[in-house]
Amino acid sequence: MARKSGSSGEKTKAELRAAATRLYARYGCAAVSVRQLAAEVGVQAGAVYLYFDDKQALLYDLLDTHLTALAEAWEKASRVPLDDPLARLERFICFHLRWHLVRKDAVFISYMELRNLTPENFARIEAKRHAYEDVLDGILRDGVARGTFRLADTRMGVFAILGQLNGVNVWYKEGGRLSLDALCAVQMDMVRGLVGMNSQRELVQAAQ
Amino acid sequence: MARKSGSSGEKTKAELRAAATRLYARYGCAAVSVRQLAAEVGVQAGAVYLYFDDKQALLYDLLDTHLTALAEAWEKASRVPLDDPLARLERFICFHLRWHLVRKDAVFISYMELRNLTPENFARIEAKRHAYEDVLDGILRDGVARGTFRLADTRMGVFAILGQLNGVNVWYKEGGRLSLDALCAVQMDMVRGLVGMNSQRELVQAAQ
DNA sequence: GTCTATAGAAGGATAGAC
DNA sequence: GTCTATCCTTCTATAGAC
Repeated sequence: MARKSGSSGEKTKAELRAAATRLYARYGCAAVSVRQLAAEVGVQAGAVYLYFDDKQALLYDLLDTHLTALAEAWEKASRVPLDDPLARLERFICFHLRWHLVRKDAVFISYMELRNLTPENFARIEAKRHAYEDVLDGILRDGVARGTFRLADTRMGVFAILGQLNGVNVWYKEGGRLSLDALCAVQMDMVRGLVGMNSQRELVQAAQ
Repeated sequence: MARKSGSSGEKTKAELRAAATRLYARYGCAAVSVRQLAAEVGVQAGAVYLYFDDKQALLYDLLDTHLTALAEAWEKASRVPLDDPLARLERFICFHLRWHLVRKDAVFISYMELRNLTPENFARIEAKRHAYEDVLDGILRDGVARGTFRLADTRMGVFAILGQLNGVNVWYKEGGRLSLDALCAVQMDMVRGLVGMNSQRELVQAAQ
């Protein structure tokens, strides 16, 4: 465990990350100046360059940190082996919703600022995203192979489900009438239908 | 019918719209300078201000034009009355996919650049978008009321379906292995399940 | 580690000639 | 309707003091 000096280097860096995430999500990377970012944290513009080589490096850092944390979190959440495809799917859906809903800004950036990455950085980020998509693809393929799911195309299923789930980030307000548990249940209901197995389900009644 | 002078005013304005749509989608509104935009069309920066008061007005024009055209196109596509909820849903899905897939740039902008609108302009655009969402909401409500669809919450259903469909814009390549007809069929299959009525369907086999 | 100061480039928008 | 020229602001990034 590294000793920390009296100075606040790491703290400032973390604050810069947090502020950048917030500001980039709100105004877009290109619209936020280094001055503005620094001011948000209470330092001067020049200080930013102590921690990040340039704006590009900062952006890449944000996205990479985000996707790395996602992979680690899923690793942890999926440690217990499950056999039933539906149970595996449900675990994924609930994990995805809960993890992404408390990181709205980072999620937004990780989709919207892709175009501002250099080609090399873009490729690295896309590889990590694909790895995550492959998790769901694996679950769907397994379910189809075992006859649990009915899907014409699992890759399209992956995009359909992720599109559905990511849409939640736009409208869901934490602390509103709809609890996280109820949200997950309703979303899972729809996904269950989407993968072709809603015939005998009990319909979850949503608040509202 | 207005006579046109020898000059190319309207043509330039249209070209500016098209170029802005392309560039904004590619780099983001904030990252594209007026000079860059003008150069794309082959005029000087100052000329842009003949057609648009400022960058904000141009952005609003793009989004407003887009959503107005969407409303008109749906108006036209839905002129023939349909009774069956599933038929109405299918018409909407196919319309939505086909209309949006050939306007990827405009669609992207109309979501991503919302944050760069003034509050007044944002409210106007959101109202138009809500009106379109309400079309689907109406179809779902009707289907649920008549017992055709099973959905815990139609509003969540709207977002789920639109999330699913909009995701297609990211990966679908026109002219690829998957025809538009096949795409619509597979997407409709999944939506049919999502709204709780996939029990007796025939599974559409996707190319690939 | 943070500051002030600044270099050098680029931005939005306007004025006036043609 | 378009151009050139320009005002003024803001930007990224760096240099050097503390």
